[in-house]
Amino acid sequence: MPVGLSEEDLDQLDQLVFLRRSLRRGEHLFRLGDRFQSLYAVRSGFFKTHILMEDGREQVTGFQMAGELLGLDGISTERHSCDAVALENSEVCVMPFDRLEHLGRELEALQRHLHKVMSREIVREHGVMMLLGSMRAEERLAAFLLNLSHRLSARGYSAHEFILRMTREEIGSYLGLKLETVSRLLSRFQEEGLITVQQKNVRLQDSAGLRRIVGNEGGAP
Amino acid sequence: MPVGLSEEDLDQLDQLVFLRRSLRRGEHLFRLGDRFQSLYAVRSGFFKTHILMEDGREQVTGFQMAGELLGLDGISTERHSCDAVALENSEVCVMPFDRLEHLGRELEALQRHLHKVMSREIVREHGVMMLLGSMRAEERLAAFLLNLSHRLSARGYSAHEFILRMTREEIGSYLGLKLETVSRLLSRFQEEGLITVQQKNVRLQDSAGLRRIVGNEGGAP
DNA sequence: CGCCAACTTGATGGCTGTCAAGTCAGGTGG
DNA sequence: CCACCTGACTTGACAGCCATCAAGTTGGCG
Repeated sequence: MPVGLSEEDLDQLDQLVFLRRSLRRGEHLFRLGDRFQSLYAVRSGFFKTHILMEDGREQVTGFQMAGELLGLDGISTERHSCDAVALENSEVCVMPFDRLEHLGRELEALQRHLHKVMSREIVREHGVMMLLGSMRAEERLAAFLLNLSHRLSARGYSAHEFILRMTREEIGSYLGLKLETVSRLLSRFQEEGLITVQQKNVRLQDSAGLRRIVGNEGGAP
Repeated sequence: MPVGLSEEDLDQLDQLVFLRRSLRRGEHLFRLGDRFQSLYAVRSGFFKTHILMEDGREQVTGFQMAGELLGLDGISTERHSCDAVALENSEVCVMPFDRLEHLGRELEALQRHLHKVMSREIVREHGVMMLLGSMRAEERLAAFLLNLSHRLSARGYSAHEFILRMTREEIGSYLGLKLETVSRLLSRFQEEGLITVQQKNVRLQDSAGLRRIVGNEGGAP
């Protein structure tokens, strides 16, 4: 997974990440307030992270698929500040963080990799802020579909046909929209020939059209 | 600044962060695409970071004051992914990142501190996502004012009276609102006796009232 | 087979954006 | 020192996007 490591380094890594954990659909990997001990690398499956307000409102902060990391939120206070839930049966690598830090002091490449991963998460969240703060509903959804497509194809899956592991409500929460709006927009995208959607199955028919939606809306005439 | 370091450690740190840089109001600390080399600790003054879409729309991603860090976005690709601008005459510590990493390999406390700072930024952004995705306009502004108040008082300034270093438009961009909405809400908060506002000067008259606004709006009866 | 959660679709309303006009404050130059 | 000028702000009127409320419909699972 991390690049730039020698054979010997990798041996040490293997030894580090031996522990695995399987989760059933709906199961929590960690909860708000749980003591932070490990980062988790998704090996298979699909997760969401979310936070809750006292009054019950929920904000999904991310969806994580194979190869992505969970738990970075916990480092700062040594307690997790959000919930992580498996959206399907999944498996993760459990990577005890004190051991990661310890090893990072010896392996420059590992240290650097960890820093880059954390920074990438910060940059990703900047993108979400742009999405939530400056885009209209249809732009948000188009950007979301394109992002899923991109990440799936980077993992060897089809870029044009995939399954939405999350509900309309979870998509809506992530995008700052209500589930009805998500549903309506998916229907409209289909009417316009941009996608085909049937329940959780989505097929991007015209990704260029979706990209046009994302860039072309607050803009100059 | 970092806690948990010995005297000797601090000597090494002093040696590391010797370089300072002054910026005039309006000046860029770095721009999108600039090669990443250093993190910056704000010593005095006030900054904003923001990203731009091709069509010109802007999203402010954060405001940084004394003691806060800038530049974490650049680690992942070794290029900055946003712009940082001084909102008043300011001074920063320039901390070359390769030296930070190098020293982090020797000083466990420094390494840990860096990790916590990055994690804290991730958690902060989760909060902003909640703000943008799930809160109504008046909740966002109330939360924003309370957050400023909190951070200023942590730095020894008054928690109840302060100056907004940014324009209404920048506040709006950060909160996903238009400047007119920000202006209207500030006026309304004043009518309701929650704050006093005169141009850039704000006085929180009833922080409890503001807190009530933040928590009590989508909620159950 | 039946139930229930997830989803779709329609009707309506309100929050916030948009457009517009005016006010205010601070800086600049005569 | 004052008048002007400009950017920042305020306030009003109106509109549109998306939320809300309300029925249905579908599909999966026990």
